[in-house]
Amino acid sequence: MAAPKASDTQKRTRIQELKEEQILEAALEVFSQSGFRGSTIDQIAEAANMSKPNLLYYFPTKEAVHRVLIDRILDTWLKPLEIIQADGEPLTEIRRYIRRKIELARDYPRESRLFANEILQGAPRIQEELKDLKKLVDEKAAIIRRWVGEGKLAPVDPYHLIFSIWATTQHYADFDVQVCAVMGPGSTADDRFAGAARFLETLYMDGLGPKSSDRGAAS
Amino acid sequence: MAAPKASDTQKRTRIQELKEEQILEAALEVFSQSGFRGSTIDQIAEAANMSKPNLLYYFPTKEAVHRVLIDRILDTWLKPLEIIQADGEPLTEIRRYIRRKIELARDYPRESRLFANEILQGAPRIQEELKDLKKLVDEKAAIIRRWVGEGKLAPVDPYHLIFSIWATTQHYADFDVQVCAVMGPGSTADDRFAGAARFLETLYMDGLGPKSSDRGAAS
DNA sequence: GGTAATTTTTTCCGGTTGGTAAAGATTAGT
DNA sequence: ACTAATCTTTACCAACCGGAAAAAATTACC
Repeated sequence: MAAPKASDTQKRTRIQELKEEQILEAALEVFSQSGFRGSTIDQIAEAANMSKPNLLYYFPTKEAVHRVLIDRILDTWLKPLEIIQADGEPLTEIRRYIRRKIELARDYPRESRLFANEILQGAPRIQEELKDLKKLVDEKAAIIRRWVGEGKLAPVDPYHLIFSIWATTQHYADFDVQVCAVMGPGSTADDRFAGAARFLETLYMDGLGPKSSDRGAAS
Repeated sequence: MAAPKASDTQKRTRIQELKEEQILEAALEVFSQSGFRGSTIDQIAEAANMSKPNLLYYFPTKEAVHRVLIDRILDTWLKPLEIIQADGEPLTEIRRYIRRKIELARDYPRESRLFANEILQGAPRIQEELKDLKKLVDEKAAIIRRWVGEGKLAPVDPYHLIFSIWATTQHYADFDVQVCAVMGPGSTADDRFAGAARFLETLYMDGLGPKSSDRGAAS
């Protein structure tokens, strides 16, 4: 056989499993720092401790490697949204979502940057996936809108609320070098993310709580 | 003369002025979409309606073009921070800053994306400029901290406050395709930015206002 | 209208890039 | 231990890339 394609019953070798993970790990490192076009197969291969043709034995093209990474990341990135449950306490649900997103930014900054790179450059390779994203967001936005209607939340647009949570949390992964440069060499990663969590909690809990005027009108 | 270098008294031709602007405009378009490494001189030259060697007659290298753009953008990007004045009303000053940043994201999205691309990929070409940024932010952070100390503002970390404003406003420029995909084809750019401004105003004004407990303790 | 300075085009080059071909080395199953 | 499948390496290529050289065309100045 010329290439390790997944046949009928998925008979993947132990070595295939190992090497493919090795490649994906290296590709994540390289892609997240240089973007798709800015990264070369050679760079990825070197980071994965193998030769370029050897890498191309496991993945047919550079784009194939990228696609697998994007698919995985989108999954990880969308899942936290499902935290938000209609039958929960609104502020508690939102607080949990923010915390989870901060954790993701802290623990998977490369994934965040890879995704950001893709979106920033027009998302040419993930048009289809964005539709799934819209579906999920629409769903959660409806829940938030209902909360607002019930006076359990300040009257805010649910889409912009979600965008602002994405933006503020991912900022610490995507713009890490800027954050570090501004906060100076004294700050550790733990400092930054703990500080961010504390700040965002204050901002959102106080900014989103139902206002006295609404409370009177809604009940 | 082999190249149009700025000599003693800056005798720049009318044509030089014109063509250089033409190149910079084209380069902004290309760089902002593909990043530095992902963009080619040919792409920029074509977008500027000239040949590659012709472009290289005005700028010695690809990096030289990029540097001019970065320098210009950093200037535009930093200036709004100076809006924040110590002798103003805290919430008013912050509201004005947010508005200005939203305007910038709306009117100069390419500049925002070019800058984001640079930071995202580790800011290899603007280490020096980040120091100026830190100095300016430190200055404004001190003002905000004083406001907090005087009980005029909820007790928040000034750095994270500034980061969150950057993140939320620039998000609409940098992640435009994602925002559009989620909000659907029905939303116009004006819708999105006006909606964002309204949301952020609510969030920050309610989230940052001095709390009753603080007001009592500070006076 | 002639001449010098400026601008543009054509041609080219060494290095890099994504990817192929095929031979060689290793492993797995018997 | 033999064989077939899998894995790795070496060598290679065509396209692309940033940039140089120099001729050709245009413009500005007197």
